[in-house]
Amino acid sequence: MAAMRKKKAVKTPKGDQTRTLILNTALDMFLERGYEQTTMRAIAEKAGASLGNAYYYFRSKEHLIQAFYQTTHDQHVALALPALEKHDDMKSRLLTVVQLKIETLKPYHQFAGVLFKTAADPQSPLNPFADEANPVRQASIQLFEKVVEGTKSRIPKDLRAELPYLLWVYHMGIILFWIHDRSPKHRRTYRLIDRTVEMVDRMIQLGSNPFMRPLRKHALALVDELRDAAEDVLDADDN
Amino acid sequence: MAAMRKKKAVKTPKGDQTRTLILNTALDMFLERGYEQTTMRAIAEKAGASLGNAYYYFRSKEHLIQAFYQTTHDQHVALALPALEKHDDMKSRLLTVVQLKIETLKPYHQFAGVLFKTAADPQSPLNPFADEANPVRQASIQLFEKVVEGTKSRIPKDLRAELPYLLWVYHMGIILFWIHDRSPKHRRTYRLIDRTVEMVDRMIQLGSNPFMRPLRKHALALVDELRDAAEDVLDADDN
DNA sequence: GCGGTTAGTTGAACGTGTTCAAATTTCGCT
DNA sequence: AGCGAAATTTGAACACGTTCAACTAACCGC
Repeated sequence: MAAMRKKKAVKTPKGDQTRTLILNTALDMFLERGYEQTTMRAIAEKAGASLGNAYYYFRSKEHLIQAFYQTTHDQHVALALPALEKHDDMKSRLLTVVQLKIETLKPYHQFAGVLFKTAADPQSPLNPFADEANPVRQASIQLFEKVVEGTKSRIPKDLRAELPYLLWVYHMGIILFWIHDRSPKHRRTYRLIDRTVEMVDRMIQLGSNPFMRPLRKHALALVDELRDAAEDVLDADDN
Repeated sequence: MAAMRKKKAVKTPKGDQTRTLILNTALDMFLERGYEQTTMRAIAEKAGASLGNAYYYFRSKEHLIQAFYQTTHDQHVALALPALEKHDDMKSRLLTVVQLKIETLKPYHQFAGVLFKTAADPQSPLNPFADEANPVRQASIQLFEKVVEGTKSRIPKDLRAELPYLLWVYHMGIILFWIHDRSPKHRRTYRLIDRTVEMVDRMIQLGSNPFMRPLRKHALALVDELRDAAEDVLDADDN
């Protein structure tokens, strides 16, 4: 409910059709020529619409990227959910989900740099860190909730609560690496995933030890604070 | 030597003067009106040069930012070096340097977002992570070498060698937080610095323990790999 | 079906970063 | 001083993202 926000309200079947057409055309062209090389004029023309019409549905060229997030996220979920059923331990569940994410993004590697650039801009409405209400982000974190839920190992409540967010941030880090990774078949990224998933798993075990309670509390408080700070950014415009 | 690279070679006193004038004018205007609001035309006009002339000295508007890095870095060093003389333990040395960095950047908080945005773009020539040869980055890491050098505590060689780079990355993280931080007087950032410096210090102690050797080796190898991957990005254009 | 309101569509115009061929100035040398 | 080459300077032109006032089509209540 609260998840849907600024999404341009389409009020007419015809309008919906136009919107979809423009969007698909744009994504096709991004894939084919890259983001920078694809002009709004070209998108409009190929979609059989006018330039202004494209801007009626998408506030800016960047906003088209939001739709891209959504599309690839849906694909990712479609692959990940069935795959998760085969695993019940944290390590292999996390490994599965992260590997499949990269798998999903693979075709877009060439212009992924742009995505990250806009995502990292604190001012951008697309920054997934800054926008708590961003539906794609919420859905994305939900997937990691599922990863955690299906785990049998004993994890303290406080850590368990924060874990989906932490794993989501971790997977964003992997994506960042992948964007930079020029190795053949992204081997480096896969190796990194293997290693770091292992480490993450161990750290969760370690952090679940009763011994670690004070340190864990401390660290989780810090994480909370970081999260708050990131999310305050957009509020500044609401005054 | 190898540190100076693409820097536009100025071959004439007159040229040098023009270059400096344009640069200073640009930085002034960035401070006054922000980066986006300052147009190349406005810079050129105020500097008494032509538009094309500005582009003769600076390949793009973004390249003017490189000069900004340089300027603030110089200021930072000027503050940090004397201050470091008063401390000989890791914790207070690191605290000093990082606090002073934020101090130095303070006047530019309003448009710092732009800086980070361009810095985070893997394609950008300004990405400090991707460009090993970037003189500003080298100088910046050197400062953290000094932080480590002046420490009396015993740190294993392998860790000591990697530490300046790690601390530099840590301080980039702090800057990232600060950019997002809208709290009055950046209190949140200073609190974060207090806490994390403490943690970093403890982790260095922990990691220096002979017990930790295997884990440390493992982690350092990972760091090395991450670093390599980041720096390979620019090479791809050299073919 | 009609009139009015809302949704959708158009393309010209604007501002901006960037490029470039041509003009001008400075330099190094005799 | 004078000359050719190199460095610097110019501003018009281009391409692109974005805006907007005007126009047209669809919808809704009667």
